[in-house]
Amino acid sequence: MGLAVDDLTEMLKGTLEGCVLEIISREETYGYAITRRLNDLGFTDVIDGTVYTILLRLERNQLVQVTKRPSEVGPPRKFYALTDAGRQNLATFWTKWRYVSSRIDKLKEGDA
Amino acid sequence: MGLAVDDLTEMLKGTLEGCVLEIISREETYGYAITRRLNDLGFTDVIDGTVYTILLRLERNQLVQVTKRPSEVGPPRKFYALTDAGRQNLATFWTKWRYVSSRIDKLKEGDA
DNA sequence: TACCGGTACACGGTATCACCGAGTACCGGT
DNA sequence: ACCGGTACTCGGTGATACCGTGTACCGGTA
Repeated sequence: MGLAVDDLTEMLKGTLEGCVLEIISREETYGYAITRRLNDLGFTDVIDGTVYTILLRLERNQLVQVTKRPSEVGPPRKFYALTDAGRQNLATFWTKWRYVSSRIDKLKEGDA
Repeated sequence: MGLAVDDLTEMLKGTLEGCVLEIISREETYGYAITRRLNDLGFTDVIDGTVYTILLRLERNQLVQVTKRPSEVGPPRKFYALTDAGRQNLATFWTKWRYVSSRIDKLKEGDA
């Protein structure tokens, strides 16, 4: 299960934001839940502060649209949904990911 | 061929150093050749200045051993070989890579 | 011999990113 | 009244790839 490799922070640079976009694309959701989702996915060390900085950046860059809604179990939540620019950005993220990961895998295989 | 997705720089953070280590592990080589190798692998925008900073960092962290040798076609070359610490570091790099890339792929697949 | 392009490395500064720490605030249960 | 869980904000840090410029070696050519 966990077994969690420690200190993935450098390797997550440039990809964590894309993961957050992907999560939002699936379903309108909010910061706290996104952090939990990432932790469940295996990124156990990703902390809420990191996710919120990403969300603020996404909002500033107009890749997401924000709707504040009250919660029954705590303070109000900010729900995020992708804008057209956000969907475009997510698409190019996956294109880049396919490109980079395939090249790295090829280097690992040795046949390159 | 290239088709090259532009501006992969953020996504390469945390992985480019590992790629350099892998290249060195295959064969004792030098900075200029490593840059060419990376370009051939598809990382067309990686420039020599970037590679040299990585090499200096590897040397400072004692992950590589350096041997200066004269060249017949230009100035002397600094040949790099992995130390034991370098081999160890490379192994954990690939472990991290397998871990991270599999989680991201799983997120993309949707079954997570 | 003077120049030029290819080879080869060094170094100061920049932007971006994930992370850290501390703070604010809402809510229910004991 | 307190405490733990929920939920978000913000200034600052460290690491990394990148950029620009500089230095220097070498062979070929006009």
